[in-house]
Amino acid sequence: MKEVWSDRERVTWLSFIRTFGTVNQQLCADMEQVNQLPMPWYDVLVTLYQYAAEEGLSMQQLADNIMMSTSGLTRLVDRMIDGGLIQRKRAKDRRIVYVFLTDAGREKLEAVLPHHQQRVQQYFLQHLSEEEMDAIQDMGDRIQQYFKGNERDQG
Amino acid sequence: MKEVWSDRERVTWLSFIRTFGTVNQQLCADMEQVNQLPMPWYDVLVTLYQYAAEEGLSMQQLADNIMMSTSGLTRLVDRMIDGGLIQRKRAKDRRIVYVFLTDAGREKLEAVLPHHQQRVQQYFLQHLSEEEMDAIQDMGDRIQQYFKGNERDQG
DNA sequence: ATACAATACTTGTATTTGCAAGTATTGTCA
DNA sequence: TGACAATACTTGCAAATACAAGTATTGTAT
Repeated sequence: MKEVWSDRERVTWLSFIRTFGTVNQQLCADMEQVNQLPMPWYDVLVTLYQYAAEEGLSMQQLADNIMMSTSGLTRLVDRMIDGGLIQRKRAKDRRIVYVFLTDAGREKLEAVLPHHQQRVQQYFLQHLSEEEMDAIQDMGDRIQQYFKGNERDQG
Repeated sequence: MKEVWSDRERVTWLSFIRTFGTVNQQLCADMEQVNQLPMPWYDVLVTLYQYAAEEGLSMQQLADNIMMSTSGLTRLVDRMIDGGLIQRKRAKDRRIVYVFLTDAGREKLEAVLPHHQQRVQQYFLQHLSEEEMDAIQDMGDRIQQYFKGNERDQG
């Protein structure tokens, strides 16, 4: 089989996706079982919380943040409104819909956040030195920078 | 909001999941658009290829490898058999079903692999030094080790 | 000012996936 | 040996998601 990778590259990539997959799967299971909250709901809650001071986020901004299609997000937002956690509000530009947390949504997030952070520590952060954490940030920045630079090429 | 994380921890985690998400999303899109192959199909093909010399992999082993439920895998395998890429074969223990590549499956993988590896380099590996690659492996090993040690506690 | 393009979101539809229950086979213990 | 548990997989069903098309609103160019 013709390989374009070195051994080092192959193992690095496998380690990266395997680590993410394992940690993420466990976190999703915990979020569902312990907090009765699907991970995409949590993603919406934390993302909206960051913009709580302002008017909220548009569907498009929110979709970008949580890496979901806008159509998928429409239904997710529907369900979360039914659950009383968020609300819609049309902007002056009436094409745009802003989404923001309700009090119940904020409370739910506050109830869930410490436990989730603790799990992330347990499954991931605990195993890293401070230097390694900084290194992950550096690598992430470089890669995000690369995608930022290329995004006009394909959408 | 009561936080259990330090700033360093928060940023590290965000960087990690964001990096994975961005890279993975782009790889999935490429795999689909350029190679006409859904990423889960690719996952099955590469995983089975590693065990080509042997009798194949059982549904359970394959599901563990690609991090999918066995029921989800049953349908995925159905579709891939329809596509002519893999085959089923009952083991002596007739509860077990082994899955293995057909010639067409191997050819498809060979056709797709170089391009995929090139993309992974472009989106991810290219941005890392050799030291950083080794560091990712180390971290991954430690975390996998942690989960290995705890898997008897919860399944 | 009006036509047409662009933007932001929603809806129709199909696909993928997982959970729970079901089936078939093998292991175990009296 | 026979009953019951355990294992490995499949199926019924429901939920989540994405793509393409549709709707409403705003921007733009003549």
